[in-house]
Amino acid sequence: MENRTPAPREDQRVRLTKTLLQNAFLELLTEKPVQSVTVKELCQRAGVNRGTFYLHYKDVYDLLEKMEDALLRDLDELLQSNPVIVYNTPEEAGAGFTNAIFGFFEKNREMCAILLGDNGDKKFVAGIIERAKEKSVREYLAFYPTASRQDAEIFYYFIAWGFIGLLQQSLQNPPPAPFGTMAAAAQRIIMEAARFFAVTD
Amino acid sequence: MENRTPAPREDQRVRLTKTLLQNAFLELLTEKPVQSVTVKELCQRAGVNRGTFYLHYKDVYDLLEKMEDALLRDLDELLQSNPVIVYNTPEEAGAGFTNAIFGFFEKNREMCAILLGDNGDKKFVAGIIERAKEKSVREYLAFYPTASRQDAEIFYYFIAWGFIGLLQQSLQNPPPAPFGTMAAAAQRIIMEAARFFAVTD
DNA sequence: AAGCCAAATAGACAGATGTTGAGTTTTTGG
DNA sequence: CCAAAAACTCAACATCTGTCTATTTGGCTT
Repeated sequence: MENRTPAPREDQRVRLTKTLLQNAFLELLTEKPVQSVTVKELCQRAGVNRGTFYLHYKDVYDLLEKMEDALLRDLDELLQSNPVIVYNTPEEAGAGFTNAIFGFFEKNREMCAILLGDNGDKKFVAGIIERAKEKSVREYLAFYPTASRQDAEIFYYFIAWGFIGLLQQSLQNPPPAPFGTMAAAAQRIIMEAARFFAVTD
Repeated sequence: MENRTPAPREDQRVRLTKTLLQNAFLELLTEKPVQSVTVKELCQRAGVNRGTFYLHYKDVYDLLEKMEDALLRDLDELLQSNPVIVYNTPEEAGAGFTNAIFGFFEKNREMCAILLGDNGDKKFVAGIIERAKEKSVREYLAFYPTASRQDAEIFYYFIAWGFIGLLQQSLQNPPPAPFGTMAAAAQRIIMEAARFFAVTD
């Protein structure tokens, strides 16, 4: 996906070290919140020297951030290949997108459940929302040309946060309803809200 | 609100120490994320012995949690004295509630901006949402008796997160729109969505 | 006003952090 | 295939943490 000629490709040792650390980190995060994960135990579990950790990451939060960034990059691709159009008639509509997005989170469930859970990282949530913003607002304005940009943004934030909220709930144990039900509900709420938010303007 | 007879009232020194620490903490939180606030600098800034800190709090996160709890208790009172009814006709409606809630966050702006910001605490958000849940769902079901409880919950989560999202945006610098505008928008979205979410069931 | 007792201080401790420098192993490229 | 570069290990270090003890201060009670 990147430029492959000048991509020196990371040293094989580096890749191994990083994945060892990331796997150990994931394990630990399922057991305790980030703030009580210690570099020492992380390295012990990964079988990596403590000094090596600091060769790649500033601290535990830096590691977390780098893992989030990787996820967000994947999400970017998903956003580029799918129209975000959820503002549409129920039949066609953004059902495709909604499903794609729910699918993405289901595929990366382990990490996403952690990042979106109670001990999760709001910066990750904010990252998701900001990434989808421009495209969504533009599509909304195209669909409802009389709406103002400010209104479109306000509406977007409301919907985006609501969407994330449902996602988060559906990653919990136990979820209030199966994945599909939640996605469908989200889809419906968004479309109804969009229509009337724009119309009553 | 509690039993007032056996409330021994905290020692004056304790109260002083705690407010000193909390104020210093707030200062620090405007400068850096929680995870890089050190107990040492916190105590230096507060002019309190480091040992004294540990007399009252387990660590920095414990202090944060206690401050959140205080806020959530205030919020509880607000919830009890206002009907959450946002599912209603535009005129009467929960405009009162919406304004009350936006007002609450504006009054505690400093702390809330931190807790809801990017370096904020998702547990705080979850706390808010869980506290308002039962009452909201019950009111929703009363208003739309044909809806199922599951639907009501799904709808609630979507709306609650959307609401919080808007709140958070309006606490940012600069907010996308003035407080009043956001509150009104939230109000409108919720009512339209509620009506059609329930009806098309 | 005196005395009691809880709270604050000061200092010491082991353990974790983050940094550094010296030495060893592995990968890469000429 | 060998040498240079880069990654890893190991050990040492100053700093912060969280806990403890002995001591002083200051606020409640009677």
